[in-house]
Amino acid sequence: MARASREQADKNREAIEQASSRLFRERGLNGVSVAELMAGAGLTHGGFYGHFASKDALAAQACKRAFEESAARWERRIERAAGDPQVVLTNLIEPYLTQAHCADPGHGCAAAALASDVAREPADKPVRRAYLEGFRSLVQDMESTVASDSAQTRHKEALIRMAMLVGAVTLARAVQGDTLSDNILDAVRERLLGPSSD
Amino acid sequence: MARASREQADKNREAIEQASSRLFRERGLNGVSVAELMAGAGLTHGGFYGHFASKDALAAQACKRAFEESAARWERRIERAAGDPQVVLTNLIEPYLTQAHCADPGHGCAAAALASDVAREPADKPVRRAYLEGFRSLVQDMESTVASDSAQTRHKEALIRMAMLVGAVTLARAVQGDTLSDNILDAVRERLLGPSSD
DNA sequence: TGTACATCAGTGAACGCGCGTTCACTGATGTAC
DNA sequence: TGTACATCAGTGAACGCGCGTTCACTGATGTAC
Repeated sequence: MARASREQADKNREAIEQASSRLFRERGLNGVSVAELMAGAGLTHGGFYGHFASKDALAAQACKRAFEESAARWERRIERAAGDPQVVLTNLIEPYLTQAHCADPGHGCAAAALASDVAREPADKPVRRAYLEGFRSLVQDMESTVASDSAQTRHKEALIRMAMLVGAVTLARAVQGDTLSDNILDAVRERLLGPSSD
Repeated sequence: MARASREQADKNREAIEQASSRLFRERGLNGVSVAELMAGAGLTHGGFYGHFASKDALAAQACKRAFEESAARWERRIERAAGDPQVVLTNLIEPYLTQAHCADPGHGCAAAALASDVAREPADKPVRRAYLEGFRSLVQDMESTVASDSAQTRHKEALIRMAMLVGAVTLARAVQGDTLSDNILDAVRERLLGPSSD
């Protein structure tokens, strides 16, 4: 299997980014090797540097994609709420604060999955900028869950909600398997949405 | 420098655990090598297995220590508040939600620093149990910031506050260097403590 | 208290292994005529 | 449309390196007499 067509090469690059966006979220930026990332796209490791300048460069691209995927999902849920901030909030938070989300970081919120890894990267690594920009757009989406005329109030409240969600999922994952994990998700959901009937 | 005295060996083990508790929080469980952990205690790597069965075993011990250190600091602050839940809350949260805390994870909250790493460890690794137990005692300390007669209310509120704190610091670290980082800390502090005068 | 020697904490070389990255090579793709 | 050949996407061996762990060795410590 030698040279692939230009079209196939584009699909391969696409596949590498997609697999990486999942694998980095699952195992961390330093928890997956280049060979594994390439295998995730059905390729061998040697071709990697034909697509990306370095693993760091791919990390940035994969981080960007992970946030785009998270944001797209949120925006679909926002649209479905037809402008009612309370319904938007429910649509965003109900699926977020679940064991299903905790158990599948590879397809979950990029802000929660990558925060610690990104925090440990030096300030000049490209993945940090990707995280910052991706996080900003999630915050912007979250602002639409806040019923207030003040942009500053919406922004501050959105940051608080992001902190609660990311903190809850991060902690719930760390104690997964114990009932404390469910307690955290339940307590935060109740705080954000009020007592639930189920 | 050959054989050390029994007393010195105990001090060395102590030093390895202390250095590890700091280095693991700073760089993650997989971000520091055994050689670096030993160097952090002023030793060479070869003697490691005289003290610990494996790097995993040390990780559990270092995690336990990191939580003990965090809990001891909290308990000093709780004592200083002389039983007033609002003062306890202020004493715990003011220093927590600062850039100084974000910039020095090695001496900061174990729950925030280790959550993501622990979440990625298999369920049977000893560090997971250490995290769970350490986190439980921080939650118990946090319960003393809640003014309520109901133990369940205190527990739930404590979990919510832990999620907010851990989420805020985790996110603030990931976007450190941008004003968003300060905004997150400020917004969560204001939510927990009310508008501040400074 | 002093001597003889066994113990064992710490050293540093070495183990097999996997990492990120490079490179000579392969052969289908794409192009010039 | 068909042929000749240059291009280049992907392969897999190899690079130097650092990892967790093992082990023969060193020599001060600790003990038996």
